[in-house]
Amino acid sequence: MVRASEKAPIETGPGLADQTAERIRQSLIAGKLVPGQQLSEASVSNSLDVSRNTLREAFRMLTHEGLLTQKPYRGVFVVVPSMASIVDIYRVRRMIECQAIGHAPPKHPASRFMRAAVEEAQLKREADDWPAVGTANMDFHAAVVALADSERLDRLYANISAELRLAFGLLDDAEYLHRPYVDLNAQILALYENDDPGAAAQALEDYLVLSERTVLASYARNLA
Amino acid sequence: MVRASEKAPIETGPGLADQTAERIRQSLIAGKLVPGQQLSEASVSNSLDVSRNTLREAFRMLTHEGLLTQKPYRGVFVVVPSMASIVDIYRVRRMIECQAIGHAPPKHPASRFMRAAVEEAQLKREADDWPAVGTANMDFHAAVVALADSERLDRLYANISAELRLAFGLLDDAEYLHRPYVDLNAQILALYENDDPGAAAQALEDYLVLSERTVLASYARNLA
DNA sequence: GTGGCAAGAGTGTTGAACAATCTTTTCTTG
DNA sequence: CAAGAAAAGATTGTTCAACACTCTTGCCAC
Repeated sequence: MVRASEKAPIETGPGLADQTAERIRQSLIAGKLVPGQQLSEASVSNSLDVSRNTLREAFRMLTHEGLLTQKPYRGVFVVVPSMASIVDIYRVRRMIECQAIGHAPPKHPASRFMRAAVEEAQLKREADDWPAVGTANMDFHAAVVALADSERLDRLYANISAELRLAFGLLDDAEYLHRPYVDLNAQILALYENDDPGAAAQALEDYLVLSERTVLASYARNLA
Repeated sequence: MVRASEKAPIETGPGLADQTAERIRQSLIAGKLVPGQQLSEASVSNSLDVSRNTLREAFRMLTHEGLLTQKPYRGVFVVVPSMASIVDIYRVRRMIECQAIGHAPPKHPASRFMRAAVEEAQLKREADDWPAVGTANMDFHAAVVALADSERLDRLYANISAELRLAFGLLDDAEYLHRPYVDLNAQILALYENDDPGAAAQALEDYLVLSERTVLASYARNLA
């Protein structure tokens, strides 16, 4: 399997602090850590078997990525995605993704990752594995961003998508959230491969507007 | 004086690690630390009078911002801006700034910061204080990004502009680098205030293309 | 001259200790 | 009994010293 996210690793140091950050990151997007939950330095350093200093370095990284917040002398907490942040994230996505695909040259190397992500999503859809479908969908969009050939945009998008996964974790009914977008992604890819980047950009914009509306509605409903 | 950058602080914790990071950041953009230079933990922690652990947290933050690089078991070094990174940065700037001003509603609050930055630049120009002119010019563009009303884009831009200042620090002849853009910024602001965001976006695009070419040429020349 | 080996220097990580701050409990006082 | 102040407890912030691990340097044998 080829994952588009391989093209944009967040930070790949072999150090223990980096590994620790990665483990916490995975726990976050897997939903094992609930938004709003406090992460006490003592207990986490115990359970992950690293020293407090190392753990604090990991916390610092994740805070910088927007996954944790740090209240002075109070502790670190898992970020609670707000409606404002969701709106902000989608604004950034529309700006970056649409420009990326709209200005991309034909047959860009990253399109290979787009295709791989679409096929992966279709595969997982048949297996009814909706979290995996969500992952594949996000890989697709990471590949779209990669069309811009910008290391910095790739990094930004990696952060944003991790934050968005946090929000998705709050919502149940993963099928409802991810199923419609498998085919939409396939259509967008087809438009791009047909050398019509303008139409692809427009379709992507519609996609994102729709997705934002769905997520916001689901968010408002789940808060009740 | 009103600085646009006040709207997008990078990270403002009252902790000692944050302060330390800020001090190093200032030294970096002031050119006191040369790109490529190694920052030994022992000597820096001594000269800044903080412990190694605290310093390492600061290093971690700055590494994440792209100002330092960390080679395992070798140490941390001031990033050396490459041509590739300059090209990347300008690509991101064109994408974000032009969209921000092109889609901004009239009389956006951030335009106040744009005007303040332009006036500041004109003032410093008469005083022949070219580094200050450069700062004001960057504040102008930070204000342009603020037109998009996106906290995340503001943060990204803060990082990018710090990195760009690193590159500027490598180049001499600050007047040549900054003088032409004072009036160009004023023109762009005028176009926006005249309710012609499309023309403003186009002018900004031309500006950025010109600026990129100048910086790259100066960079290539200074490398000889 | 080349290969490997030992010493040195620097980072990576740990644990304990203490200071600073917030929270909770308890005690005083009206 | 209620309200506020003082004290105790818990958690984070910071420092220090020590050691493990890795890279570099220079020496020595061959």
